[in-house]
Amino acid sequence: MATATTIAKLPKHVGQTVTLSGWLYNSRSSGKLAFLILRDGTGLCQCVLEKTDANAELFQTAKRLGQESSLVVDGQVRADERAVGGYELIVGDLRVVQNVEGYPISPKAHGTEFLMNHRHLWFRSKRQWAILRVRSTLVDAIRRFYNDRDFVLIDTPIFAPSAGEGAQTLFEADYFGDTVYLAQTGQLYVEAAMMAHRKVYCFGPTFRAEKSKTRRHLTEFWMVEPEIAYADLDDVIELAEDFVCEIVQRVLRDHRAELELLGRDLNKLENITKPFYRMTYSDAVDLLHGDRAREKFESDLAAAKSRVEQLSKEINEKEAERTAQGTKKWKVEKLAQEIADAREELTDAEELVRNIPHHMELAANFEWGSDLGGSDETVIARLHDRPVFVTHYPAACKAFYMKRNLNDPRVLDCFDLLAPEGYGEIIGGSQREDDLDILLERMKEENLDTAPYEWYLDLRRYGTVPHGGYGLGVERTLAWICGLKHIRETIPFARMMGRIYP
RNA sequence: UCCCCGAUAGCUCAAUUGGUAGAGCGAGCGGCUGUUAACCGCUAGGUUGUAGGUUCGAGUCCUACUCGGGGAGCCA
Repeated sequence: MATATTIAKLPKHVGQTVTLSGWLYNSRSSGKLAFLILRDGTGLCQCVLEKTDANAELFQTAKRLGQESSLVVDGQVRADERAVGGYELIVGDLRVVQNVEGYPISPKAHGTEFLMNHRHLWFRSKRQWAILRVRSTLVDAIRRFYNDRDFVLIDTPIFAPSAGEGAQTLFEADYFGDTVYLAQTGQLYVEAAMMAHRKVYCFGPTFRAEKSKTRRHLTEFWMVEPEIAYADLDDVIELAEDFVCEIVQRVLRDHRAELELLGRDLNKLENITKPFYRMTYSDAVDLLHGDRAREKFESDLAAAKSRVEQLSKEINEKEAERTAQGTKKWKVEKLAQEIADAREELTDAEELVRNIPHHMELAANFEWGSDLGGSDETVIARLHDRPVFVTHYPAACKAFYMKRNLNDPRVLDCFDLLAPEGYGEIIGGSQREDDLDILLERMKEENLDTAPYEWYLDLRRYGTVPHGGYGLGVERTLAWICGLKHIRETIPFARMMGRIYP
């Protein structure tokens, strides 16, 4: 009697007869042998069917199964180096739940528009499967970090009567005739809860109507926001440092296989340990004006230029070989794919060559007082091999609730955490302004009507204490951990400017 | 809001200075006893994003629009 099991558990069943249920990922066959690659959600397994007099009909059925046909397979488990994952199933019997015709996503290359339009099917593919498994663990690691430290989970509302931060980027909704907004942060609410529970966090989706079409932006993304009472800026930064180390190490521990499948350089993640680098905003400005930044830009530019040259040469050579007389068909196809990959890389390199001089100019002419741009963050992060905390930004570039520094009133007790390798800002946080009068002054400067914030001001009236917290964007963090080029692959169904289907 | 790039078969792409729209994959059929995005042969598959314009002739040049990709600003 065959035992039902899953592909992940096959090593425990070598020599036994088991039943697997799943979907046909790919298949190959010859006159007497068929290889069915079965996908069951836990992994891939090669199922081998040999044609005999007794199973001629079954063999014929198996050969004609379309990609993603749903199947239940009985067979004997055998270790074999030639098979994906090292184990295979010698098929005894096979039941077809549905024979599929015309599955749109073939094992060959597709463009992003096509794949995003078929996102509901795309995430059956290996890479997407790996990413979403890592996401699941990342979310678990986040929850565990706070739960293990006695933080209380507070779910904050998604319908908000007023802006949490910048008012220009709110999605509006009709609420029985009133205009309300989709939350862009849970932070103000979490501050109220912090006064009741001391250490709290919220974790949920947030919405930003930013008209940004870039590889770093979603209109709906997940954010975790801890908030702690009786804490100053250093306490908050230390918490953030421990937090990032722990979630990265947890993913590294549980998902080496997935990260390797994604082509991630694991050394870079193993290097994510305490202490991270810290610099003030003013230090960052000096860095941008200095030789190190300029040299980094120059070496990046030189590298991009030589890459462009090298790729162009490579493409020409491969193109010549591809179109030459007598090149084998499979070789032609392989070359075509390599050429396509090289062209994509070439486009990126050419873009760098165009942009770097502009970025150099931005950095060299950067004026104290404005917020760091994407290219500024990139060069700062790329000059360091671990994440960098940039602290004490000028008041004008940050939110009204951040605490004014007592020694230098021009700046705030706040920080951003920049991820390495150019992944940009993954955390923004601060000590909060606990003085009612200064807070009111800040709101006046920002032209904020106090009426919708009366409840928030009450927190300063009744038992105010030094406190602080931060917000971490899950998708940007995941993109960094997985080494992904684009944030759209980090969330099951990406919501971005110009994309709402499926 | 602004700048750059793109749209050709179901998919990924070719098509020389403007001159008969092709290939691979996928699909269908046949072959092959260990394949690894298998391979080999045959078949079907097209109003070149939309609307105008230039021209003897437009996939190719021009204009507008639509959709998509990347970036700036803004941000996690």
